[in-house]
Amino acid sequence: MTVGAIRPGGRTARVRAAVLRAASDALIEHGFDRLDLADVARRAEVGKTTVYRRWGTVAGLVADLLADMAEQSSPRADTGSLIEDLRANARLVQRTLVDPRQGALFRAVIVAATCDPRAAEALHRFYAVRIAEWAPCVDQAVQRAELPVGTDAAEVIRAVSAPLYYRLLVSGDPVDEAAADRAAEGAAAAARAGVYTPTNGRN
Amino acid sequence: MTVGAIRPGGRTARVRAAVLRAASDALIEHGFDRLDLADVARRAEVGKTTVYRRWGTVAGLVADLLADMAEQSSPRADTGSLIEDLRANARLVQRTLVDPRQGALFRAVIVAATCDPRAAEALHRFYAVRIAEWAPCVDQAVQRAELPVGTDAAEVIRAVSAPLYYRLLVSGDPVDEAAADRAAEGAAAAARAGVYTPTNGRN
DNA sequence: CTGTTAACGGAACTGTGGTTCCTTTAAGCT
DNA sequence: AGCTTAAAGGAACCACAGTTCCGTTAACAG
Repeated sequence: MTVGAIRPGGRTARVRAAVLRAASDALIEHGFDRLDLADVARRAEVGKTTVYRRWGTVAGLVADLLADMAEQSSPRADTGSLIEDLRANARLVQRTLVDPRQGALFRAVIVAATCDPRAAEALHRFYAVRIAEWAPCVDQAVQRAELPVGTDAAEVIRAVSAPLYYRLLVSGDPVDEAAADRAAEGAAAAARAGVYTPTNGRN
Repeated sequence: MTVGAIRPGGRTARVRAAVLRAASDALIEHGFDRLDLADVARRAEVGKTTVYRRWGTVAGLVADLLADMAEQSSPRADTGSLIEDLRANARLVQRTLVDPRQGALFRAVIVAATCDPRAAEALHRFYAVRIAEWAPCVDQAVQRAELPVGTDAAEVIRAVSAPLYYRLLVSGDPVDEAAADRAAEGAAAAARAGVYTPTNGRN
């Protein structure tokens, strides 16, 4: 066999899948801090040496988990109305964040990103993908003349999510459906006012 | 002396001050995760037993640090114009978050809040205080008829900060002055459109 | 099918974050 | 000023996350 060849087949892939699965379970249960790689190995029914060798640290493991999560995409809405599309997005984010499993997982990976550059890189890529997925809603609204030409689609999508993440991570206010709807309406109102066009600034 | 009396005077207060100072230095240098209470004790020139006894865990120490931080208030702007006031707030937040020391400290305490209920409680109280400090800007704008009657002042202030924290913690986009101005303008536009009044909902 | 070796796994080892125990210092009452 | 004891400090101790070592399994080339 060629020296130095990589062997991604069968066993290796199986181990990776089992470990990532176990890692997300453990993250959900204990959170990023109290995470023990030996515990992950036990859950995955894998030698702990393997986990330490392939991922090294908790942050490295989370980075890989995020790369994996970025691959599964969630379909965006297309209702023909900006506010409806944004509301759908806001409610999707809201439901994700309050879901016991998913919410805990997102909190954990965001924490990981603040601790490790690789995890941060993976997180930013993950959100770049998600934002790009929903941006067409905004572009279509521009085409329908609901929004001014030149509106930065990504910025509008970010504006929808921001208040929900702020509540989750910073202020501790409830992340409920009313908050989601307000986030969507706020982003839509600001976009209509031309806040997200390159040529804004004076009011 | 009365049995069970607390002694907050002299030495105890001096130790607390030294430890909190050392803790923020250490948080800024290493971040929440790689924080070692023995290291904090060394910096504070205090026995590590003392730190473990009084604060117990990293999260407990951060919670106390936050309680301390909540006491020093930052004065709000009062320019006579909503957008100017909100812009001042946004730029203050922006400058705080990009400041190497303060930014690192805020990231660290937010992380601590996701790991420990006491730290979370302290963080939420901290932001409640900050938001309440700036809410009068919005109330005044309502009185000047810049905004609809019934506008939720706290919600407007939150809407200003949210995009900045989202960038810092989640998307990784730059937290620059342009982002701050857009955050302020977005919040103002949404508020004018009546998004933050109890009787919103239809568009 | 066989041989090579990348990748996995178990067990023993180690370093350090955290605890315990006991002594010393000084806050605060009379 | 003197006495009591809350609170700080030092040092030995402990547990366990993370590492090292080496033997075992199985991916893949021929």
